[in-house]
Amino acid sequence: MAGVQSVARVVRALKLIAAHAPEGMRFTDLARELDLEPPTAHRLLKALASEQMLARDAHSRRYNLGPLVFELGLSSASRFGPTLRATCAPVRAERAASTGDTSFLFVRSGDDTVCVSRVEGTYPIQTPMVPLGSRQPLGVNAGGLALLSALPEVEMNRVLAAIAPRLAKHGDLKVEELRRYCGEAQSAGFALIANRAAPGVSAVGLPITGATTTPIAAITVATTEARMTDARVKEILPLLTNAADEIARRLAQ
Amino acid sequence: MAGVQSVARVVRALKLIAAHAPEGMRFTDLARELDLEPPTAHRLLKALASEQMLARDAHSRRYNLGPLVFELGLSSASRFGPTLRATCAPVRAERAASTGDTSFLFVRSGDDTVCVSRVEGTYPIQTPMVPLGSRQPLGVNAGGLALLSALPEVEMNRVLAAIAPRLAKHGDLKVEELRRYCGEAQSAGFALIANRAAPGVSAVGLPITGATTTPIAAITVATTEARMTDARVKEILPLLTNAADEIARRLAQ
DNA sequence: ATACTAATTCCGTTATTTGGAATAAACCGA
DNA sequence: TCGGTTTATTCCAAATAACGGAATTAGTAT
Repeated sequence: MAGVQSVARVVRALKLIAAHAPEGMRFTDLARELDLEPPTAHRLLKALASEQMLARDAHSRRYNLGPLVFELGLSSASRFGPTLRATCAPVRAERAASTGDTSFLFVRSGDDTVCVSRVEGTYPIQTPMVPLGSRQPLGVNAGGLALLSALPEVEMNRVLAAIAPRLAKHGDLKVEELRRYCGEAQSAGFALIANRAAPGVSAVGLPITGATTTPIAAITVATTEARMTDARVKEILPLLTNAADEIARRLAQ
Repeated sequence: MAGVQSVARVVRALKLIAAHAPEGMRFTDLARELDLEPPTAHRLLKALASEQMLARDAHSRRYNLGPLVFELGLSSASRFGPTLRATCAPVRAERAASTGDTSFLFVRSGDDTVCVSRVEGTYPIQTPMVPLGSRQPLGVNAGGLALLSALPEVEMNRVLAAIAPRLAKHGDLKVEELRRYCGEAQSAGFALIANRAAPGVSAVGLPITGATTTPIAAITVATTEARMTDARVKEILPLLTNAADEIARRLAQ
């Protein structure tokens, strides 16, 4: 083959750095993880940084994804964002129609979740607490909990610390309580939480991951706490798994 | 220098393809525009596609940005999305406080605009027509018009055709009328439109572009139609320009 | 069917990248 | 503030990954 080496390395570097966002990565660790000699890694990273594909913090000297990645992402979002929503919609619509549950799609934005799509159930109990575009700290809704628990340990802790002051406004959730929920979500493989900000509402959430190990979105189904029995969770989970797999599949090719 | 050539070429290719999203680019045009010999361009693009940085349409054989760009974009959005909002906020808050006007920040999603931020004015006339996260076809609000008129000609026409059927629901705007507004926006350098979906509301919008030529967002200030005099437009424009420049500056470094 | 353009592969040559070693800069504990 | 240590950066001869002219194949329009 040909033309390939550099491209493969660029992509590996970007994925690796993305997986460590936003605290970033030090040069030496990057070189080691990429399995490149320091000079080689250095030239590569410098070139990427000079093209704004990476940004290097002036003080910590850590590498992070750069503004160009963000811009290119917005360009491709015109294409994939609607796909993301469209792919989930049928699964979620079916659930909404058959059970009246409401389904949400979240993406992460800093230390928050943003609701990018909502499929309303017909059932009278709705959760107007999570309107489109609304932001909540990661962890207070099932989508945020799914995202949070799928993050690397250090990043999870950083987020927990960062959102701590805001948790009081969201059902007075305590950091330690949230950390415990994260642990439960990690071992269960899905996030289940009784929304403290919206009493009486409970939701199941699943993270959606693409080629990078970083979760990119989360899909959830919410219903009243009373109806969220173990049996119902077992009903909902396959649907979420399907949707998540379908998205991963579509993104992968 | 060293390690640079491939990286520079990768970045040029990605920017070029982003600028032609979503209709994509043919191989030969890409090779020509990148000023690369066909075999060289071919290997580069094939490598990028195999890494999911590009996607090639099976039928048209055109290259577009791939799913990995979208994913990496979402990772960096955690970082830059809040920056985008935060950077605009002061300018917009000032405007809201001093005049009561409401200010919006939009990004593009397919053929729609999505409102990602809103700074409410104190003035009683608000426009609840554009809630956070809401989607409207490109062109029906000032932000969408700014984005639409900043797109390449062919893409603008494609969007106009795509959204035509939906325009009836948005104040019965006609495609030809919208096309004319686009022309006016292009020659004026900013978008000014009396929102047809929200009668009595008028807004000024400016596209925000980064390193790529593709507009990535749009910032607007809305007020009542009666108050949107030429004098007021001249007052608002510098604020928008400032905000747009500030964002471009922050993204550029 | 035919001619044309676009896309892809081949392979000897060469320019780009490589990496060991040296250097410089930051960091840290006293 | 200062040595000692880790981390980051630069140099340059050697190696090899990428290059591109030419040939080939696929696709498309006439």
